[in-house]
Amino acid sequence: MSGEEKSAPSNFIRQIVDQDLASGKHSAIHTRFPPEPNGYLHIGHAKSIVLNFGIAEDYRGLCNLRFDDTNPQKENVEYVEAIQKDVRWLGYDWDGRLFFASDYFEQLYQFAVELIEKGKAFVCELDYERMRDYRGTLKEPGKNSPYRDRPIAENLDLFQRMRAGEFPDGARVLRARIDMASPNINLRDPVLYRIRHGVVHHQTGAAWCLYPMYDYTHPISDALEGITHSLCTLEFEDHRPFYDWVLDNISIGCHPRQIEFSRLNLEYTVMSKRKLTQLVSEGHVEGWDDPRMPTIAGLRRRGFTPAAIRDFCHRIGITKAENRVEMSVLENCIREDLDAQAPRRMAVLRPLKLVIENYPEGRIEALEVANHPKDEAQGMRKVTMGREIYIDRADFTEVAPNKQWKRLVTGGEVRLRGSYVIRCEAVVKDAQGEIIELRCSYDPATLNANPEGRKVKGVIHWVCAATGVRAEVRLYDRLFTHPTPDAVSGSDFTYLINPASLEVLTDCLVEAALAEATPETPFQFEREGYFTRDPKALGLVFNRTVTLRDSWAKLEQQP
RNA sequence: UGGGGCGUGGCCAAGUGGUUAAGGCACCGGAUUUUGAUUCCGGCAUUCGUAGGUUCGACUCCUACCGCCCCAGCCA
Repeated sequence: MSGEEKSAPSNFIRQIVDQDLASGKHSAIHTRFPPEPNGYLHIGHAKSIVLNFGIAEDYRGLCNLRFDDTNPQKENVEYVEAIQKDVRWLGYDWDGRLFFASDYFEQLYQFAVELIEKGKAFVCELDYERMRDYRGTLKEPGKNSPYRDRPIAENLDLFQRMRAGEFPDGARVLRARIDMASPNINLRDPVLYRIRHGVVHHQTGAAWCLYPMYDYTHPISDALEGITHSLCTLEFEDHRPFYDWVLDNISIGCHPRQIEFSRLNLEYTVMSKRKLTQLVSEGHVEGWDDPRMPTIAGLRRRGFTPAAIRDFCHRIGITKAENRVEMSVLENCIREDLDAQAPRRMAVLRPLKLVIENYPEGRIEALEVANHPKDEAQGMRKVTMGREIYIDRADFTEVAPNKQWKRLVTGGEVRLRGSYVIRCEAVVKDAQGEIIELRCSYDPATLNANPEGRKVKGVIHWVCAATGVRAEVRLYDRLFTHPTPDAVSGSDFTYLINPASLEVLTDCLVEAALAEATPETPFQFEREGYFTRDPKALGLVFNRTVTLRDSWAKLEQQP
């Protein structure tokens, strides 16, 4: 791999952990990663995973994986399984501490009974509309529900009958009894339980028709698991008073501290689960693991490594500031990792036939070429050379466009990577005037040696016609044409999808050594970028993970 | 004057009263190079949203103002 993994930089949450350890508030740290199984994990989740599991790792603490499965209407097992797979792939292990909020349904119910007994919760019969009206607005206080002062015994009876299934969906709800005039809307008697008949929960089946709300479930789940630091994103900051209220009003001997940090936003992609789901369901992409998706599964299929993703999560930091990270940061992470480890190979994406006229007919040479320019341990491989080879169309032009051009040109010389120096003697065109073949000569004295009396600047890659293998190559570009597609409200953001986000090249020619490539093994196709074999396609198909940095492309833009 | 947050270079982000205001990405030079890659050197905020104030000294403390984000699901 790419050597030692850099340690995670500190951040304000780690500083709080340091203080809690130093003050003796805690002697051990326990975090948790709590996804809702209603979609695949994305790079934003990776930020949270690396934070939570990373802290546990560095402080020799524990991190649980817990599914926040309180809304059976949106959740399913496919996601439960995919999420576990992705967390493992990222390099983390919950050591058997896999939990579901639904594991706690009975306890949650009993705590609700306790709240009722203490006069801290009541059964409300207001319908959706009226409940909204009673809630007030951001600037005006709400009004007490007419059911708010129901006798405890009646609440107890009603709540038990809600569980027993005596009421239809929406007819009754259990609410906390806090303060309808609170300036914090989350404290205006929030709903604790709602009724949902006829849905089969992926974990509890049909055992319940009563489901707890996230705000009520989360603090209790955390406390039950002995979590010390409950890390979540900024939008839950307003909910923290309620998180604390729940734990302060039930008999539970643990009170985790909730700390909020900002979500990750990445340029040219979307991160909201709703939008990602829409991309999949409407067929804008091939699926959750489409290599253009910012999902863990997509990045994996694209050829990203867990180490690069972890590195990225470290580089972007943890703060409370809104942010929108540039793609180049992610790209730099994967390039850095792959440059160090990926064996080099040659692949011609847009083939142009080239015949070396003074090269003996029928002769095939096996040349030894280094697998890596700096890592000798990667050894050498055999690459065959013959009279007919293919080079990339972009590496030849009849007349050099400028003095900086260092590829092949009519009458000019260029080095074939790991092979000889050749000179273009003539160009063959078809009836339409399109170049279909190059006639060249080679200098036999230039194998592993520089030519005498002249210097050849350019080096291009090539593939032997006799042994090269056909392959399909998929080139990916950013999924959106706009840096902040998330800023577009509603569901019409799809018009910002980049029509050129996927380019499929079906006539590529790759060196023979690539025929047995396996998925998730990275290769650098010299002068092109990093590629890995697609795990789903039937034939020999490669996905481009990322291009090489290309300072020539920048020069070309200029006059 | 509803409540809760945030504002350090193009993008992230250190900094927690005494420093020349870290680092990464990006960008701009230049060297090396059988990948226009990598690597290597060098450059890149007299200034920390703005304006005042406290202090011998402020990005760090105080005040006011400005800007941006979140909250009125029986979603999470």
